[in-house]
Amino acid sequence: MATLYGRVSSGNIVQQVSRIRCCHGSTSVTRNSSRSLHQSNKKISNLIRNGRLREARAMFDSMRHRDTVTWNSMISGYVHRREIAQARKLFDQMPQRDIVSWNLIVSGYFSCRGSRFVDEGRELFDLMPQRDCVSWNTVISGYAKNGRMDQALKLFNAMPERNVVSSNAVITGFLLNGDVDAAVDFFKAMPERDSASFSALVAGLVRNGKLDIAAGILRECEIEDEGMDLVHACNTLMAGYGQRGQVEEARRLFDEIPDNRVVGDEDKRRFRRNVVSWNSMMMCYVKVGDIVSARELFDGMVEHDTCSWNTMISGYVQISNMDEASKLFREMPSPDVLSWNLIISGFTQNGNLNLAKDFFERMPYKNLISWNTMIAGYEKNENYKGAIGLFSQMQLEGERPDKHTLSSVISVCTGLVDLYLGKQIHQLVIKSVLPDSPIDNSLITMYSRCGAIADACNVFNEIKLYKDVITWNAMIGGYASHGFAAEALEIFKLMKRLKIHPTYITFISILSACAHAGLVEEGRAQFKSMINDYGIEPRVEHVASLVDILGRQGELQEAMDLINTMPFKPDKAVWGALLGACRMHNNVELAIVAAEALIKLEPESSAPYVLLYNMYANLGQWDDAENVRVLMEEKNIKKQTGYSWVDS
DNA sequence: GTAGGGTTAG
Repeated sequence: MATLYGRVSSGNIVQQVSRIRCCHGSTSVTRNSSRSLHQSNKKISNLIRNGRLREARAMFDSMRHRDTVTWNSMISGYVHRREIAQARKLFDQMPQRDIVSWNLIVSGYFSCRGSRFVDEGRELFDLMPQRDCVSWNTVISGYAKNGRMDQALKLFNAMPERNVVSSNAVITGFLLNGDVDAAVDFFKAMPERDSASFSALVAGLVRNGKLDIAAGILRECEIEDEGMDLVHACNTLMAGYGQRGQVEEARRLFDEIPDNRVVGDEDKRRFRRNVVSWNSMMMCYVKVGDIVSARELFDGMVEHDTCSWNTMISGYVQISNMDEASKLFREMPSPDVLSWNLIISGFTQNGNLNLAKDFFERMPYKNLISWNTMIAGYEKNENYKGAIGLFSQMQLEGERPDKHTLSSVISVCTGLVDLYLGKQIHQLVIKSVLPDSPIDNSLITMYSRCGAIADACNVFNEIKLYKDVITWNAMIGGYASHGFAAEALEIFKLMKRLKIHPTYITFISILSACAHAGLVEEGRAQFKSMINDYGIEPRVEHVASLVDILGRQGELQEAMDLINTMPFKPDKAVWGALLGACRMHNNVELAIVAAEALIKLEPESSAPYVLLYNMYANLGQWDDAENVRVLMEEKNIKKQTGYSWVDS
C-alpha cells in the first residue's frame, strides 16, 4: 500500500514526486526525545565518518524515532561508499524528503562511474521539487568529472545564481579533459576567485604537466590577489615538482613561502607555510632518496602530524633502514593504519617475515592494504604456504580481495607450479575484478609456467582491455619455453605489426625459441634486428642464446669469438651453451675451455665434469675420461641426479 | 546530513 508520500521507486514517478513535501524534522516529538534524537544522529554521522557503515546501519535500524536528518545521514554513508543501490533504497523508503535528501541522491549517482548513473542522476535532478545552489553545483561538477563538459557548461550558463564553487568545478572539468587553455582563460575571466580556485587550477595544470604555467600564474596573482591564501596551491605545485624529481625547483618554491616558524609579521603576505608544505617538501627529498635533507626538515618542523611521521618512516623504509624506521614508529604519538603498513612492508622487503608477521598480528585495525602487504611479502620471500594461509584467513575475516591481492596469489600459484589452485584463483578473478592488464599478464605467466599453454593462450586471446609489452612478452615467453618456436615468432610478428615496441625481454624469448628449434638463420637475423632495428643493447642472456644457435650449427669458432668480444663477463648459461655444442660436434679443445670456465664459476657443480667425461668416453679416449673421474673424486664432487654417466 | 581545491601508501 502506498504511504502518504508515495514510493518513488514504482509507479508514475512524476505524479509521486509532486506529492513529496519538504520538511525539516518531525515536530510531534517531545523536547526530551528530540534531544536524544539529535544525539543519535550525531552518533550515526560519527560512525559513518569513521568508515563504520555497518554499525551505523545497525543503529539506524534500531531507532524508534527518525527524522529527515537521520535518513539523510544514512544515505550519505552509502553515497560515500558508492553503494548507490542501497542509498536509493533508503531514499525511496523515507517518509519525507527535503532538499538535502535530493542533493545527496543526485550526488550519489554522479559519483558512480558510468554514463548510466550520470543519466539517472540527471533525471532525478530534473524531477527535483526545488533546487538550490548545491543542487546545481552537484550536477555541474558531476558532468565535469565524467568528461561531459558541454553539459556542464550548459547548466553553468543556465543556473539562476552562480557562485565560486560552480566556477571552480568548471575549471576542474576543463583540466580533467586536458583543455589547459580553456581553463586558464576561464580562470582569468572569473569575477571572483577564492583559494580553492587557485588550488583547482594549479592541481589541474600539474596533472597536465604544465608546471611552468602554474608557477607563472601563482607569481602573477600574488600581487593581483593580495591577501589570498595560496599555500594550498603552492603545496600542490611543490608536490608536482617532487613527482618529477625536480627537487631544486620545489625547494626554491618552499623557500619563497614565508616561514611559519618566524614570529612577528615582517612579511606583507598573509599566508605562511603549513604542515602540508613541510610534508610535501620532505616527500620530495624522500622520493629522490635524499634522506638526510628530509630528516633535517622533519627535525626543523614546529609540529608533526601523522603524515609527517609516515613520510619520514617511508623514507627510511625505502633505504631499508628499519632500525630508524621502527624507532620513529615507536616515538610517534598515534600511528595509523598506514604507519603500521609501512613498517610491515619494510620488514618484508628486508626478508624479515617473522617481525613483519609480529607487527601484523599486533595491529589494532587492519585494512585491505595491510593484508595485501603481508601476502605480497610472503610471496616475494617465496613463503608460498604462508601467503596462501593469510589469503584464506583474510577471507574468513570478511575482507574482500582486490586485484593486488589476487595478483600476489597468482604469483604464488606460479611459484608453487600449482595449476589446480591457479585455476581456482582465475575463477575468483573473473568473479571479482574488472578487466586489468597486470592480472591478465600474471595469469598468462602462471598458466605457461604450469605447463598449460592452451590456457595461457586463452587468457591472451580474451584480453579485452589492452595488451601491453608485458602481455606480449609473457605469451611469447610461454611459447618459447614450451618449444613452440613457430607460434612465438608468429605472435612476435603480429606484435611488431601493431607497433608495440619489443624489449630486451622479448628478444630473450625469441632467441631462446630459435635456439631450441634449431632456427639458425632466423636466430642470427633476430639478433641483428634487435641491435639495428630496435637499438637494444645485447645482454648476456641474448649472447647465451646466440652461442647456442651458432654452436648447434657447428660454428664453434664463431661462437667462441662472440664470447671473447662481448663487453661483459660470460655467465654459466653462455659457457653451458658452448659446452653443449662442443659435445654435439665433438670439439674437445673448446670443450675444455668451456668446462674450465664453468668449473671456475660453479666449483661444486658436477655437470661440466660429466659432460667432459662423456665426450672422452664417446671418442674412446678412456684414459682422459678416467682422469676426469679421478679429478672429480679428488675434489669430492658428487654426481647430481638428473645427469647420466651413460649417455644415450 | 548535500556542491569546488591540497600532502602520505601496497
